[in-house]
This record gives sequence, structure tokens and C-alpha cells, in this order.
Amino acid sequence: MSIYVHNGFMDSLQILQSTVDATCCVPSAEPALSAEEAQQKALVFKALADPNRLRLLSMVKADESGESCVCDLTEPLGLGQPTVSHHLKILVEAGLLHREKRGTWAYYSLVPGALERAAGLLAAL
Amino acid sequence: MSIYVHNGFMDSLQILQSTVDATCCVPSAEPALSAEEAQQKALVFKALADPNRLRLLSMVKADESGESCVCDLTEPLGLGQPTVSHHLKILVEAGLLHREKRGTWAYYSLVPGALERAAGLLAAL
DNA sequence: CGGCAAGATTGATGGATGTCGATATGTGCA
DNA sequence: TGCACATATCGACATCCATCAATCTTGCCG
Repeated sequence: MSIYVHNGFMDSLQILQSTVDATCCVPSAEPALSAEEAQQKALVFKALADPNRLRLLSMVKADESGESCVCDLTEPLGLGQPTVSHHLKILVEAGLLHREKRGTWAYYSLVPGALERAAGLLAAL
Repeated sequence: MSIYVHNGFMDSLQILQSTVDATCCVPSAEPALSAEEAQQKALVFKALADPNRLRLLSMVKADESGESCVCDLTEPLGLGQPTVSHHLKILVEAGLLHREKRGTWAYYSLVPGALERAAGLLAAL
């Protein structure tokens, strides 16, 4: 957990520097992205930052029926069932996948527009 | 490093299962994304999967001159200089930032079209 | 009711990652 | 030449994360 320091001392320090050095070091005021916003958006990219999760997304997306159950996804990846279940949970929590349990099986599908919204996060940086 | 297994045994196993169980577990053949492609694309998202790196990108993008030097970026984040330097290096290696050294200072700028290309990775999943 | 099968959860473990302090490198300037 | 400054690199440390084996939960069907 990083501590974000923002107080009067730091502000005055920045003002001081900008008068002393004219060629560089004119801090871009506040970051365009707040610490909270950044943390929020990073969660989505964290979910996308694993090769096996990207492959899971691509498989769910490629499926004709629009949904896949865990047993469909386990073997092609060469991962154990608990690991796949773990990755799918992360993708659901990131808002990228939707989970629906029917009987014994759990069906996963892409949340409509989720990938486009994730792409939009980059454009809105 | 995960090991991706792909051999005749697995293929025949899949065919077997599809004849035994008709309701579920029809593996989506090969993952739409190969292990190598997935690893490559994950590198970009790994670079984006940190709040402070997102803030760095936003600050560089927001700067009027289009470039920022390290000293501009260190204080607003509340991180040490080595840490910021480390994050910037990761963003450069991911192909998102460009680094140009002029005199004592190092100027970082957005690689044109890099964010759009990253967004395109999602659409192309 | 009892067993079986699918999937989720837990606990453990090795490896990756963010952060810092200290130091190295390289540049401008007196 | 020598000092001061900006940045990069190194080493260490704590934390996070991907993975697996084992177990738990839940629904299906005999």
C-alpha cells in the first residue's frame, strides 16, 4: 500500500523549484488521474495481465453459443480445474465475464460491451 | 512458466468426451489465442496493471509539450526517484512510452498510436 | 438415500513485482 | 579538474500472485 502525500509543504516546495529552475522540473500539477481512479482502472488491466486469462476470454468469445462451461476451458489450457476456476472468478470480478449456474454446470459468457469499455479506459487516459 | 501440452493423446481424449457427453464439455477446439500470442499481449496489459504507471501515462499525455522529465513526475506521485525510473522503464519496454535523453534530463513521451493499438488488442481477442 | 460428478474454496508454495536506500553513470558548469 | 545534479542500476525486502493438491458444496440420478 503506497502512501500518497499531499500537504502544504509539498506544494510550496514545488513552487520554489519552479522559480529556481526554469528549463525543467515544472511539475504537471496534480496527476490527471487520481490515486483512486488509477487503482480502480488498474483492477481491470490486472485481470487482463495474465496470458491464461486472455486465452480464456478469447475462448469464451469465440464460442458460437456465447457461453462456455469450465470443463470446456480446462483441458485446452493445460491447467488444473481449480486454477481455471480461480482465473474465471477474477474475470467476473473485473466485470468482464458473466457467470450463470445451470444445474451442475457453470456457464461463462462475455459481459456485453465490457471489452469495448476496457478499451475506452485507455482512450480516456 | 506454464507448460502448454498439445499432442495426439489430448486430441483423441477430446473426441472421446464429445461422444460420451452430449450436453456439455465440447471443448472449443484450440484456444483462439496461442500461448505465445497471449504471453505477448499480456506484457502490454501487465505494464498497464499498476495504478502508478497509469498515472504516469496520464501525466505524460496531459502535458502540453508532449514530454515530461522524471523530476516532473516524481513528486506528484509521492514515490521515490528510483521507483519512478523503474516504472518508466517498464512502460518503455511495453512500447507505450518513448525515452529521449537531452543533456542531464530524460524526456518521456507517448509513442504515437500506442494506446490505440493497446485498445485494439482487446477488440481483436 | 447414497454415490457421483462439476465446480468452488482452502492452504501451501515458489516465483514475480513494487518499493526503497545506496550506489553508479553521465552531463553541465565553475 | 572537480563538484553538483539528474537519472539509472543494484541489492534487499515485503507483498502479491499463479498454481496445485486436497477438500467442501451442491445438484443429478440410480
